Amino acid sequence: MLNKTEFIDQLREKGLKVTPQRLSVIETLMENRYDHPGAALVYREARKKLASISLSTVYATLKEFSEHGMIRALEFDRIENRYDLDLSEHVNLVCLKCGSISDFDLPCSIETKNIKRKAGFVITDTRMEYYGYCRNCMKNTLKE
Amino acid sequence: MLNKTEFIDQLREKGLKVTPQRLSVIETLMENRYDHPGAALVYREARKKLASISLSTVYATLKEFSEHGMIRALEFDRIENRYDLDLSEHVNLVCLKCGSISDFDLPCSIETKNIKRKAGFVITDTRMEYYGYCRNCMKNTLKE
DNA sequence: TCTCAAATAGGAATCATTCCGAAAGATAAT
DNA sequence: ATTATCTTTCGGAATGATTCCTATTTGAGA
Repeated sequence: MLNKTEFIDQLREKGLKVTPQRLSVIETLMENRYDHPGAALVYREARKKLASISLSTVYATLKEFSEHGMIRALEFDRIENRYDLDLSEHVNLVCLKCGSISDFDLPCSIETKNIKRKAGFVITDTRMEYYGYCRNCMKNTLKE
Repeated sequence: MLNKTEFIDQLREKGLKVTPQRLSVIETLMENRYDHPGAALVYREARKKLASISLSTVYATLKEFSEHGMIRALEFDRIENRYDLDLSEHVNLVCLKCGSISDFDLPCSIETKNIKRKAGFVITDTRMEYYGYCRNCMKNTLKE
């Protein structure tokens, strides 16, 4: 997971300009790194740092970052994208009640080479999500 | 994977009415069972069987079926949903070039119980997708 | 400092999907 | 078979996250 300095270095390496807008988005992402924030939250928080930033810029920035592999976009159906700073192969546990998303490292890393050999499919990216109910929501459900 | 008769039985069991519209969608799904069709294709094909069927009905029907666990909705970002008749736990191989989706059975079924124990997360549904390039597109890319 | 490609702002456009209300139809009971 | 009831369907309008468009601004190298 990149820290702020590494983020900036990556921008320079990739020939992307370091702008106040991008810095405010980076800072917002860092501050919410475990919450998998969406574009609306990033916009709201980034405006506290740079009031003039526009929503389109936030979208463009998040898209730029994920297309350059600096963050990972978690895409859902009719629900806003969420962004994950953890680029390692892991499962995202999506709570159907409260919408929280947490990471879980799979102990058995799936042998992706088998898929190349058996199905002739060359993998460039993976996405694993388990849907259900998080610890908190399970606790609260029992109380009701 | 349900066949047509089982589909109809499931409708009756769940108290859903058996209508010509639903039958035309079921038949279309069966005929395209390995192609993971989207709503637009289902609409186009179902109209060949029942010219009067509306797009909203196709959407409602696909939603109904997936909410009742008869089919599985594969949801993407800004791209139409695709529907999978195979309800077993498997990986969907999504080709980034031609858009095809094929199924792959994971030999090592991930021990989901560990996730309950370690993270307190109760799983109700899983989603695994690997993105990349299918055999055909790899072949064609090499020729170019 | 100058230059110019890249980035930004703001608003319009996109488009798969959902929502709505009225009309039609499936099913069970009579 | 007829009726009653509740679901389903239709068609079009609405939704909403995201993208597109274009004029303007700006970062960063020369």
